[in-house]
Amino acid sequence: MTARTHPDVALPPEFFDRDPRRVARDLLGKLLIRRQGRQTLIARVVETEAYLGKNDPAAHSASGRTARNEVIFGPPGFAYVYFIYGNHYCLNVSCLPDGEAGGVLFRAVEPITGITAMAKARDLPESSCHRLTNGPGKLTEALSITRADNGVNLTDRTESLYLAEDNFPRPRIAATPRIGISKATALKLRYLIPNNPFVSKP
DNA sequence: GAGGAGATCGTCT
DNA sequence: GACGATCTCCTCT
Repeated sequence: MTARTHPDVALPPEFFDRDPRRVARDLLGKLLIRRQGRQTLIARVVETEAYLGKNDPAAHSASGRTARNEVIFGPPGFAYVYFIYGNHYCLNVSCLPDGEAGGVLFRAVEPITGITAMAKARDLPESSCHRLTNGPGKLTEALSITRADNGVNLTDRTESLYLAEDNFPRPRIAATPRIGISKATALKLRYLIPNNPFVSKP
C-alpha cells in the first residue's frame, strides 16, 4: 500500500475523549509512529479492541484502580503498556476524561516505513513481512515498545511514540468478538479492516 | 493448515 | 499461589 502518509499531524486529545468503541473504530487507518534515534518507523492501524471501564468484566479496570492500570483511569490519549504471560507487552491508549476508565488495545498494524528495523526487532527475515505485526505482542516487539513507554502522551508528536492523522480513505470496518479473553466474550468490541492481510485473525 | 501445550513473570488475591 | 487482552513450536493431517 503506497498511500501518502502524514506523520506530522498528531491526533488531538479530543479524539480520545470519547467512548472507546468510537475511538477503536476511528483509529483504523490512522498511523502509529515510533522514533528510534534518526529513524522513524511508521505503521497503519488495522485492528483494535475496545475495553470499557464500566460493565466490562474483561477490562483490566473492572476490579478498580491500581498502580498497574492507573493510566486508563487518567486523561485521554496516553499509552497504557502492560506485561502479559511473562513474555509480551500490549499497547493500549486511554479514552474518556480524567477519572473515567476506558481504553483501546492495538491488536495489529500494517508496516509502512522501517520494515527492515521491525524485522530485525522481531528476529525474522523481511520476507515474512505479514508476520511482523499481526498480533498485540508482535507489534510491540516490532516497534520496541516496553514498560518504559507506559504513560507516554500519544497526542504529542515530540514523543518517541505517538498517533498521527493520515489521508487514508475511511476504511470499511468489521466488528467481531474480542480475542484471547474469557469474560464478556459475546460483545463485539473487536474492530478490523476486512481482507487486510495484516490483521491477526480473520 | 489446524490444534494443542509450554514458556514465563508481574500483578493481585 | 493462581492466572493472564500471547506467541511459538511441535505434532498430526
